[in-house]
Amino acid sequence: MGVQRLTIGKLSTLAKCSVATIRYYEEIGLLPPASRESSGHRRYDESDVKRLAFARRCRALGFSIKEVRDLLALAESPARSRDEACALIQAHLDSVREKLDDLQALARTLMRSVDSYKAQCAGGPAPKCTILEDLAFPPTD
Amino acid sequence: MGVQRLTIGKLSTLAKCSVATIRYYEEIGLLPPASRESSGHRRYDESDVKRLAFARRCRALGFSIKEVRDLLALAESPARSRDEACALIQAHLDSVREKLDDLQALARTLMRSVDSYKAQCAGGPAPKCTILEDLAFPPTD
DNA sequence: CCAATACCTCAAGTAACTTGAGATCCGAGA
DNA sequence: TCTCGGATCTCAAGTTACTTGAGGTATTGG
Repeated sequence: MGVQRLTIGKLSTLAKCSVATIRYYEEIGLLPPASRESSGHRRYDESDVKRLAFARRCRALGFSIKEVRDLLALAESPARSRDEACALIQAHLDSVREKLDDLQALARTLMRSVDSYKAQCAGGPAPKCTILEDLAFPPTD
Repeated sequence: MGVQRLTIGKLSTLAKCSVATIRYYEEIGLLPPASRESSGHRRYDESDVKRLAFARRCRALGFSIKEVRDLLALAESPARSRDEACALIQAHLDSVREKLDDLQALARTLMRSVDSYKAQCAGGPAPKCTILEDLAFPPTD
């Protein structure tokens, strides 16, 4: 049931990743060297799809290549040193939470400024735009 | 009461931005050319702190330099074309919300995998680590 | 069989900075 | 006043994570 002999193009569409990026990831060792057809064309399988999809998802969420490397190693290591593994994931989780909080704060600030624009539209002239001040030093709420 | 004659070092600490980055932002026109002392040293004031703090905050949250440029222009433009301004901010807000949702999903996934590690620790041997599968193709909940 | 794709390698370009070299300037202490 | 350590200057090159392009081979549908 495993799809065998995927071309790089198929892998590309399955993992939502450009062909160039796949080759790049192989070059830097994030993906293992692909096996080749006699022609020299790369060949992939299901496990490559998973590994690559995982890497792309992490990257899209702001993890560095090095962090992805660590997470991949962790995910594929035999289950020894669980505490260490747990700690690593927990650290990533913390950094995710931080970003999340900051983004939420920005969302609030942006919504406030949109509301303020609309209020100005409705109310009349309204002289000054304070979005820069608001965003640079957001009122801590 | 405005602090005048800030050195680049002072600005750097006030806006939490490296000195090199300040000079870089001037070079690419994200900050206006600083006025200079006779010695050639740059001089700044309060408004520069605001502008830079704003830019850094946006960058930290994943906005591109071009987007920051747009936001800055928007913030500093006279209040005409409010609808357009509103739309621009709203678009940014949407992209922020998207990232936020994705990060939240990742946080959930990571927490689940941490829990699963802990359960394995407590319960006994437990053969396989499924974090890679989980993260690559998260169960949509 | 042949043209349109898909694939190959290698080199160079991009974004957003950071780091380093080598020189000048400024301020506090002797 | 002299001095010396730190702050500043410019310019060049390095870094990360890719993307784009040139020039050439392989595969495949009509």
